[in-house]
Amino acid sequence: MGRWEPDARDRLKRAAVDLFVEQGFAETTVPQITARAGLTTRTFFRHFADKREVLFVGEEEFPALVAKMMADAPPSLGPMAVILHGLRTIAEGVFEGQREYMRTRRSVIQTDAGLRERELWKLSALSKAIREGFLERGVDDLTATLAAQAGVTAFGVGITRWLDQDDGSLAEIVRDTLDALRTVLAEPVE
Amino acid sequence: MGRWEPDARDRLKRAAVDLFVEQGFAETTVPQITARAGLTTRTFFRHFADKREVLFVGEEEFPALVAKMMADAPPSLGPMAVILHGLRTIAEGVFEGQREYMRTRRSVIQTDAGLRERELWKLSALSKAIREGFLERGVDDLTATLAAQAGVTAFGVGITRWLDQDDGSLAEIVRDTLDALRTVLAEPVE
DNA sequence: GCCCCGGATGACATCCGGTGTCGTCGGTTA
DNA sequence: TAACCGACGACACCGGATGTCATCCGGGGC
Repeated sequence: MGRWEPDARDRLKRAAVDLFVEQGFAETTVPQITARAGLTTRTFFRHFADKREVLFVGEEEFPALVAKMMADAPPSLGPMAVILHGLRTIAEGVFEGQREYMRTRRSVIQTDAGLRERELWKLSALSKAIREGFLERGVDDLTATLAAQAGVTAFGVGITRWLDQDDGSLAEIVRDTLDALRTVLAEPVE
Repeated sequence: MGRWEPDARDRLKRAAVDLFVEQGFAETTVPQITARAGLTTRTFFRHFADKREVLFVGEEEFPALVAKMMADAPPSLGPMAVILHGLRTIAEGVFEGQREYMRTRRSVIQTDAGLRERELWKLSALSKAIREGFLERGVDDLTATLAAQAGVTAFGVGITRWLDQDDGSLAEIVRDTLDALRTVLAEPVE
């Protein structure tokens, strides 16, 4: 599709992740990445908004995916059931089979504060999408916000647990984590 | 205490916030801030780790504050009661009387993605501190993590609600928000 | 089969955030 | 009074990020 080698975006991502693993995120410069990929610095920023985004490609589709799931869910379903359904779809459709890559990715992210900030931002974007899905379904604002936050918490904590062990599917673990959250909150305050 | 004008840090903060409000965060350069404060660029970065941090001064003490609260709480208290106690202390001790400043601060933060990332990071640091407080108390890891997350969610959503209205104390609103979260999660999944 | 257009990249300049380093000077303390 | 320390200035420098224009290929229209 061009006069250059194909898959520029993918080459950039691979080169970047490799270098991050080899020598660290902060110690890797964009020129180093582009040199390995056979491209120029300017081209890197045409594909990724910034140096961090290269570790989050693919995730930009989550919000839209969740929005669709929620719009398609039967109106009779309660908030948490809707969330569980949406998150299970993402878990099974996107993360299944990616456990090893997700582990190396996490090991890189945990070495850099800026990357952890970006990860929180992505989870927040997911929460925002879920909240808006609820508003579309006529759920009141506070319930929508809190249900979305709870779901994302279960998802985030679930991913951590999933990466820390070798068995169990992400979908199951997320569901289990959500149950644990219910139990914790069910305990009387005083 | 020196041959220069006093309160360099505070002058920098004031100059920065003023400029952010006047012309926006991204459009304000560090040299502009230091020029208004009568200092040099290098000095700005001696007081703040980066340009964003100027909007988060004071919050670095929250984790330590919560840790102390949790260590001092009676061992008989349940997780959510402990959290509620700690958050109420922060709410009353730090935020009371700051509603107007917090509103302008929020209006600046919401104009910049990087600032919102940093805000999430601060909440995450608070969550981390609460979690560690629970671990010290002998709570199991999962419960500690989830209770901390739930508390921070209530705190974050509570601050939003507090800023969106004119009456009610932050402590009350946080407590109310946590109750709402319990109610949402109490609903059966199917 | 030719031509032109559009998309993707290169090349270059530039800005700004952030850091390392050293010099300077006043206040503090012995 | 002399030595020290802490806060700031001055300067150089790196790397991330962006604007702009040139370039070149492939495809579609004719």
